[in-house]
Amino acid sequence: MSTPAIPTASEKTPDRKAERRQAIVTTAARLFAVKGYANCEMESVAAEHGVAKGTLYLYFKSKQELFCACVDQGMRELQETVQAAAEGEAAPFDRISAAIRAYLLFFERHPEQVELLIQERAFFHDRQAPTYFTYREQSRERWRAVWTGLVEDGSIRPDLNVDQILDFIGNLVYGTMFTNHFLGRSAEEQYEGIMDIFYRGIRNSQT
Amino acid sequence: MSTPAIPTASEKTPDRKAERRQAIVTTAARLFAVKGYANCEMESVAAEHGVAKGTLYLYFKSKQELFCACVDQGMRELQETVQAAAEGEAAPFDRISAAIRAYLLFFERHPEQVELLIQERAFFHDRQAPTYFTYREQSRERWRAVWTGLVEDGSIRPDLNVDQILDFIGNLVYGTMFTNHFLGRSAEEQYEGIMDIFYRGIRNSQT
Amino acid sequence: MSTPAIPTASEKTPDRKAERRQAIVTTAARLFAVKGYANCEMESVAAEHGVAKGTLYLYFKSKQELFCACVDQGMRELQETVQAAAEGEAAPFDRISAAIRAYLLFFERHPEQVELLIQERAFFHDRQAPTYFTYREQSRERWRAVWTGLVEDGSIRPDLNVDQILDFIGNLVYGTMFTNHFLGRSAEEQYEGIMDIFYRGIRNSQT
Amino acid sequence: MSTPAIPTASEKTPDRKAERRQAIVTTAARLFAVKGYANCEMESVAAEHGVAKGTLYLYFKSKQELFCACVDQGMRELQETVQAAAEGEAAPFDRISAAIRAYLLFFERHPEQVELLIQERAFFHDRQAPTYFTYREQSRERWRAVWTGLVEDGSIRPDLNVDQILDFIGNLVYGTMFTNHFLGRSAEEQYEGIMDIFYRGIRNSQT
DNA sequence: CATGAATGAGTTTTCATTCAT
DNA sequence: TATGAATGAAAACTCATTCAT
Repeated sequence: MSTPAIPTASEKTPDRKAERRQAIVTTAARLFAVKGYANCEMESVAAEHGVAKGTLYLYFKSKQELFCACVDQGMRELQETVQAAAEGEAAPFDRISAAIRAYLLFFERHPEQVELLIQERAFFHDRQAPTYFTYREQSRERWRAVWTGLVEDGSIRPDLNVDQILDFIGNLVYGTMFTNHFLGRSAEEQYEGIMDIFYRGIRNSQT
Repeated sequence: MSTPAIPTASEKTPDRKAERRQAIVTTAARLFAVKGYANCEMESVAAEHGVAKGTLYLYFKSKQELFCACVDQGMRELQETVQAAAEGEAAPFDRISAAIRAYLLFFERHPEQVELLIQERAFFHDRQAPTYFTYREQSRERWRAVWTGLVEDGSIRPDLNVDQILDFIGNLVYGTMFTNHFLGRSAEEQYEGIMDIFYRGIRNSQT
Repeated sequence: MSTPAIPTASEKTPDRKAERRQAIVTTAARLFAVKGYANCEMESVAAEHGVAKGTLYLYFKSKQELFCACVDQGMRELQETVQAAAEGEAAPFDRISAAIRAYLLFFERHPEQVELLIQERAFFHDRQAPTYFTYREQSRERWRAVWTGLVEDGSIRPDLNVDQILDFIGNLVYGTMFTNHFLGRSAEEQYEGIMDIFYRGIRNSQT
Repeated sequence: MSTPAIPTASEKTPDRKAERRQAIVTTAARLFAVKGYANCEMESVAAEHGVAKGTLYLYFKSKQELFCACVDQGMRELQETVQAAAEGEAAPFDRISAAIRAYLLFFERHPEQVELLIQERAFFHDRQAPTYFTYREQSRERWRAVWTGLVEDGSIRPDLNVDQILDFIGNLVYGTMFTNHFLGRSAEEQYEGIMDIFYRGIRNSQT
């Protein structure tokens, strides 16, 4: 993992290339989100990034590949952010809460990623599965263990199964994320209320 | 409401026109959903409908207008479907459950409408508010009364407020609808589990 | 030439038809002039005239034929107007002056005819000779006799020939007519000055 | 005026671009004149010039802009040609005669420019003033001084004013130019006769 | 590596004309 | 005769991609 103090020629080049790619992706993601995939010309990405159009093709085979790199990078960052937040907590419920909070905050801070998810589906639904759901699937497996533990130690209603819970919370945060984006709602404000209902339901159990 | 046996010229024409429009919208909605707005040429809509390209322009000023008519019709049908389902029940909780079930089933039976919502956002986000949220807002107001009743009669946890609940359930079904669509999940199967957690939460209250 | 008091069926119809044609031409001429041939749709002519699009095709085989009828009618009216003015005068020079004045005034009162001449050339120059020049040629022959008389009676410089004069005056009024139209000049004001130079030249013969 | 042996990058590019534009304009002017603006597709201009359609749009924003460039270039060349001819003469009357001759010869050698003037008016009369009259106005001011001199030194009939003369000659050459073009008349042949009548009138002053 | 001029396939929209009623 | 719904050819313009420099 550690970079040699004096990078050899063979290493330096790919590093540079990766950095350049990275930088282009950041520029492109913003532009794709703002203008939409169709209205965002390679020309404008190049101009915004301060390079020539042809240069983009040195780093990405096509417009679609550039776009996919944007979505991919976004999902990778989402995952890292959520993961990091969860790792800051020890207790299972706290990890879960932290993860959900981080998820909602991530999209609030990166609204372009919400748009990118929509654009991806709109333009490439006949060609590929939504990247989001690929990541969601991976994530699901990691969290399954946590929930299984909570079920086993009796923290969760015994009549619920883990898949049901994973689906529920997955759909809930997914829908909340979109709504927050479209309606300009703040994640921080909603977060507590959401978790409260998720944990305890809406019904008055006293009755 | 009854049509005269011999319709006058002034009535017959608009009727025909409206029917034709309607029929074109149905064809177009399916094609827009399958091919995506960008890849769905007016030519192909016309061909699919068995008319000439120019004919479409007798009924819709532009491709965008045709598309918007598709989204609008879908949202109108959604609303009617959900409304009808709710009206079949008397008890508040039953009305709510029926509405949610009808909502999820509607999109399962009309997967093209899910795609249309995505396409609309992807292509026209700088030009208009998502039609879905316009309808959601209207719907929200109708349901507020129901929930307020439930809060007042003590059926709902007294520490929850109606807006919080409306947001929660709105986001939940929105997210569930998309997930079902993308992952091919069946609404009927999920529905019970979702309502259960929504009403009672996930935590074991025995503890 | 006289119309029977009770027109027979065979005569009435063509008359009506001719009247209708006439009326359509008047409407069309104005619209062609204002919007230009290309931007003036048959639809708009029909609407402006208060008939259906298809009706126009009962009177004119095509858009081009309708247009040509407009130009033709205009040129015919020009000729009649000029002729009538000339016939009101007895002396040759007076006839000439009156004709020229009538010509310039005709186009001032019928600016649409100026536009029509331009449109005709612009759209149909590869298909036909300008109608204006057809009429000009006819007219030329009629006026040749007048000028020949003036040459023979010594009213005209003996070193000039009739063709030279006919060309000169023809070009002069043609150019003046266009300029008046484009620059909004009034024919009445210019007329005297033009004739003066035409008759006497610009040079000071005293010197 | 001399080009550096080794042109710098900053100079070379705009030069090339200007040259290319120039060349395209020449090709386009001819085609617009022959086929007419409406019937002259960008495709055919490109083909005729040996480039692809898209290339034209690198140099001109639209078909209209290309067309206007053609008219503009023509009028600029006309002005230069006439100016140059006038500058070759010293005496005022000779300058005037030379200018008029050059004007008529220019359009005889560039018949496409006559067509372009017509096309411009036919297609863009609601959008812009005819370019010809813009140039005519400029020219008029330059010639006013010459005519004023002639009036003051008594070469011109004292009862004429300069504007009247400028209008007359302007209209005369304008009309003559069109007639020559439409009827295939030769400028060289007509020129002497025109000037003769312009200077001395048609009437026999002996009488 | 970087550039940016050149390419040309592809799509929306218009509108003259037809023809069944 | 009159209508106006239907047709489909035609053309401007865009922009992803290539490649010579």
